[in-house]
This record gives sequence, C-alpha cells and structure tokens, in this order.
Amino acid sequence: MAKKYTLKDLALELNISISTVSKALNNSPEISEDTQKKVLALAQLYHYRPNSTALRLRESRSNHIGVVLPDLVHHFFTTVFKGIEEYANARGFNVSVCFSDDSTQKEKDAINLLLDSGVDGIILSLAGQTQQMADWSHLQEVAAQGTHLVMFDRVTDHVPGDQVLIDDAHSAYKATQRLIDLGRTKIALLTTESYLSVNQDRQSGYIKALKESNLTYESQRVLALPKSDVDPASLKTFFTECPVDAVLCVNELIAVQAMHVVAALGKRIPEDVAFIGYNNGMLSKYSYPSLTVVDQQGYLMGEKSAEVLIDKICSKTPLDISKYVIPTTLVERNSTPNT
Amino acid sequence: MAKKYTLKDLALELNISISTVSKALNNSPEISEDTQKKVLALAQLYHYRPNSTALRLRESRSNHIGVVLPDLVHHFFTTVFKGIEEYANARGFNVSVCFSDDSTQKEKDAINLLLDSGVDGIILSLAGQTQQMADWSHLQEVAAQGTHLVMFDRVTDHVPGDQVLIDDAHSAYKATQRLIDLGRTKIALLTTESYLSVNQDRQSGYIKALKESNLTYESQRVLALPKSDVDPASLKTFFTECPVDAVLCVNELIAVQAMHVVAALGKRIPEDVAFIGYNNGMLSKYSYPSLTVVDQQGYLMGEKSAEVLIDKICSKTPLDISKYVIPTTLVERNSTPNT
DNA sequence: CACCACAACGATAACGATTTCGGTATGGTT
DNA sequence: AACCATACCGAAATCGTTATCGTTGTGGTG
Repeated sequence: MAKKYTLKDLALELNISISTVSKALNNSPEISEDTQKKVLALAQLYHYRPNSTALRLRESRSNHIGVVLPDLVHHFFTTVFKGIEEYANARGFNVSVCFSDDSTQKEKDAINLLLDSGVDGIILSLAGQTQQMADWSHLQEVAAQGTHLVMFDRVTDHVPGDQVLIDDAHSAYKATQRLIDLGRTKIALLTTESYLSVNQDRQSGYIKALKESNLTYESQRVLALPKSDVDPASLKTFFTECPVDAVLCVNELIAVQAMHVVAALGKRIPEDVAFIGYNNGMLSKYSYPSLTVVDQQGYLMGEKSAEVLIDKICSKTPLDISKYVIPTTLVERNSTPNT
Repeated sequence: MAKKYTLKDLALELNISISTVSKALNNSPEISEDTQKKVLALAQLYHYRPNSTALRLRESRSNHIGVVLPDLVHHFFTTVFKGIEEYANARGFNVSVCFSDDSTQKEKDAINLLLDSGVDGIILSLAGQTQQMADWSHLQEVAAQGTHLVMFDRVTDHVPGDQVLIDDAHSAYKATQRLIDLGRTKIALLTTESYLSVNQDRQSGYIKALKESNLTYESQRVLALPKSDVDPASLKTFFTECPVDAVLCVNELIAVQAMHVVAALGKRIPEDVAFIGYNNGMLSKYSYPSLTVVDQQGYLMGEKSAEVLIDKICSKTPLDISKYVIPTTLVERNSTPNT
C-alpha cells in the first residue's frame, strides 16, 4: 500500500517551499518553467493527488450530496437513484446513499450519518412510518444545519424543502378514466395499508374518475394490502367475493401477484379483467401478460431532484423553495386490451 | 437557511476560548460544571455539530467508502449493495455509489471521482468492457493512492485487492447436474455475448457436468445473447431449430424471456422444458411459472465485501490479500419439476 | 551610481477541530 | 509567610491546501 504524498513531501524532496509546489501544480504564472517541470515530474512519479479533505475545509464545500431512499426493491427508486447519480456525477458531485426501510428510526440514523459526514445537501423520499407518525424533527434538523433538502415522490409541506413529484391524483384519475373508456364499470383498487401520501392521492383520483362517470364508488372494491409479503389467499377471497372487470394497482408488485391469482381463477386478462399498475419496471415488462402501467419517469425525477439541489448548493443567493411536477405517461401493454 | 456555527462562534459569544468550548463539548474533566452547562446550552440552541471535514483532516480518515457497480437493473447488484450499505452504516461508514454501465471509461471516471473525494476504500465489480479489454490502469491507480480495494463477483488477479466471489463453475456444475438428475439430456445454455469471467466459468461448469454424465457437449445448444435488448425472434429460432428439454440461463432476465418464448411454442414448463436461472430476484419470484435459480446470496457478498474492506481500513498493521468464496444455494421453484 | 521594475520564490494566515502544554488563580498546609 | 497542589482555562501546534503579501535578486534605465 503506497504512502499518501503531500505538498510538504514534494517540497522537502525538491528543496523548495510548499507554496511554490502548490503554485507549480496550479499553473501559476509566478513559477518558472524550469521549476514547474521538476514539480510536475515528481508529482507524477509519486501519483500525487491533492488531499480533498483539506480542499473541502478551505472551500467549505464537499461536492457531496446524500440520498435517503425507502428501499431499492421497488424499481421506481432504482431509476430515481440512477437519475440522481448520473446528473450529480456529471456535475462533479459524489452521492452517498442510505436506506430507511420505511422506518422513521432508520431514517433518522441515515440523516444523522449524512449530516455528520458533511454533505452539502440531501435528497429524500419519506419513509412510510414518518408520513404516518408525522414526525418531522430530524428533517427540521437538516434545515437547522444549513443543509439543503429536496424531497421527491413522498413529500411533506411540514418541512422546508423543494419538492419533486408527480401528480398522483391526476395520474390515477387518468388511469381509471382509461379503464372506464374501455367499458369497464366494476373497477377495483389495490393499494397498501401503510399511510403513504401518494397512495391516498391515487385513491382520491380513482374515486374522482368513478364519480365523474356516474359510477358508484364502492369501498369493498378497495383492498389495502400489507407492504410486503402479500398473502395470495387474501387476494383470492377478494377476487372471488368481489367480481370486477378491471383493477388499478398502486405498484407493479401487487399487480403481478393479483394477475396470477385472477388467472388462476380462470379469468382471462385483459378480456375479463383489465389491469393497470404503477412503476414501469422489470416486473411490468416481463410479466405475463405484460402490464400496462403509469410510468412515473423515475429517471426524470431523479435528474430534476439533483438539479434543483445542486443549483441551490452552487447558488450564491438563496433560491426560493418550489414544487416541480413531473409528467406521467401511460405505457400500454397486454394487461389492457389494445384498441 | 441557518448559519453553520463553529467553535469560534460559540467561544466568541460566551467570551471564553475555543479550547474551552471544545473540551466542554467533549466532556473533559478540566472544565467546570458551570462552564460546561453554558456551553452545552448554547451549542444546543444553535444546533452545533462539529465540522466533519475538519475532523477528517486531523484524523486523516474519512469513514467513507466508495462502491462502483456495473448497474442496478440486475437484482443481484441491488442486493449486494444493500449488504454493503447496511454493514458499512452499522460501522459508521458512509457509502458513495457510482455506476460503470459496463463501460471502462465510466469506470475510470467513477474511480477518479471517488479517489478525488477521499474515500478510505473502494468496493467494485468489474465492468464487462474492462474484463474484455484487460485494462487495469485505473485500478492500479487505486493501490497507488494507498486506497484499499475489494472486488466482488467480477474480479481479476491483475490488480492487488481482496476478492469476494461465488464458485461460478461449481454452481453451474451443480445446477446442470440437477437437470441431469431430473432425467434431462438435451440441456441448453443461454449466456451473454460480453466477455464476463463469471459467465465463462459458468459455461465450463456446465460442460463439465455434461461430460461427467457422458452427455455430449454440443456447441449449438449454447446461445450467446446480447447484454440488453434480447430479440425474441432469435430465441424463437434457437428453440425451434434446437430441441431441448432443459435450459440453464446465466441470469433471470434471459430466463424469463426464454420461458415466454418456449411457452408460446406450445411447450409446457417444466414438463417439456425445465429452466434454471441465476439471480434470486423479483423476476424469478414473480414470473410464471416461478423460476428455479442459483441464489448467489448477494446480501452476504455485500456484507463480506464491506467487512473485509473496513477491517483493512481500521487495521493498524497491513493485512494480507485474500479470496472469500460465498456459498450458493439452489432455490427450487416451479420451472423445475418438484420431486 | 541610484533607482525601479519585474521575475521567482517563500512565509504566513486561513479553513475548524482536537490536544498538549503552560499559565493563573484559589485553597490549604507547614 | 512561604510553598504547593489543584482546578480551571487559554495559547499554540497540527492536519493539507490555497491565496495574499512580502522578500529577494537580477536586469535595465536615467
């Protein structure tokens, strides 16, 4: 393992001062061509790299942002993260990631770890539990540290920070509308138990679309599933007791599992039951039948979040807090009839 | 946006010295209870946090590691990353991630970004192109910087660094053996075009199993597919021209697509054609039929990689370079007949 | 010869924290 | 009264870098 060389080491070996070495490496016109050559040669020989920590201390900027994600199993967060990472890297920023696993405690730990590591800003999507308990103390701490905050997808107005999101209510409204246009009247909604703002918004969009088309909203057509480990049996009883001709699911994981159950009950997809899910991920693309989904365009959300954050970090004057709405698209596949 | 308070600010406001403030915050016995109380109160009021960059400069350690992944679309890397992240966080380490997208240039950029950001160590899985071109210059640079390196899954002996991997040849051997035990004799191998050491090893394990059972290895039963955007047509011609009763796939993505094609050709899975894939991810679990896979236990690999790296970072004496082999397991699902 | 401009380099402060060492009261002891 | 131990606090070095400001020495000019 090689030694870490510093300006001091180079200066000592060349019998010149530290300042001269520094200036030589930074192409200062003050330094003679002769000296510069010698310095550069030795620096190259020793693979010299300036100590970034020392630079940070001077510049009081780390070129470093943190990201807190609820998880990575949902393809949506993976794509958002990809968007963040690529944009940030292109602007010379490092990205540290932590996971909250939808737990408030882990979210707090993550934020503390990031704050302690001196990030210039944080991008996060709220843990489910945090939204449920409405515990914002750790997020207020972020602002108190003078650290910029951008929230995406799962956001809150209780904390100062920019927001990047999709119009969940409207996207669900449009998706439901699409099912209605296909002639479906008994439309179910499969959502999650946990208190997530996005799912609530999607539910309201779903209800709005039904009402606008004079379809009665029946609460028994709405099934709230646990966040993980969905029991196929509960899906089976739901679909046997509650005849439907279309299903809207708040994520692709639920959709795929529901499709299996419905198919096993002898129904044809999409002829008897049409499906629309959320998250344009692997499962949607490669399921059978492939799943029509609302694409939240995670990559765009990630890019936008990183852009907003880094712009703030780099800006001399404080910028206003704002909301950015990313458009959604409906990706039609084989779980809805092609018209 | 709040101001960042320093020891100096607190000292000035309390009319005491910086050293006293520092000691008070660190519970030094030298400080009177009275003073300490005042200091703590003000520190709390101002949400004081020590500047981590300054600390790093003193300690010359950043408690920060970097990870370079080929991508996140393969579930395997997601789980490895999760393992790394959780282990590292538990030991107070931050984790920065970059993606190579299997491109050597991006891998170099990523390594440079990480080295410039002053990480204590780097965990990486080689980009496909890097393995193909055998270009190790950027990795040798890591060692030259005195930065520790751990490689997992896609590794090389041309660079000094620890290795964490599975026994690819043996796992493929065992999987193939399993298919043979099920009475299959015409076993295909679906692999990728790109030069990946792991896939070559898997192929040799596949061949070894065939030969040991006196089955002829026929090269037309091996299909090398492009890394992305597999053309269903090429799969269709393969399976029509080449009758098989079992298929081993080097990843779950290929397996799922192949299963769709085979099912569309009127064959039953697993009765007519059995499937075994790699990567125990979402696709395997929720495909129809669900896929029997070799589980590489990515989470364990991630944990082990992080453990090895952080142990090296924290160790005073230089530790030896070693290889760690993570055991694989065969997860049996419905793409193979249950015996 | 006195003066000055300029090229080339060095000393030093600064970033924010810890820590070692020194200093100054205060109290008690002989 | 002289001394010393103790309690409490402050000055300064240190980490590695850059930037500001001096400080040389050389050459040319009046």
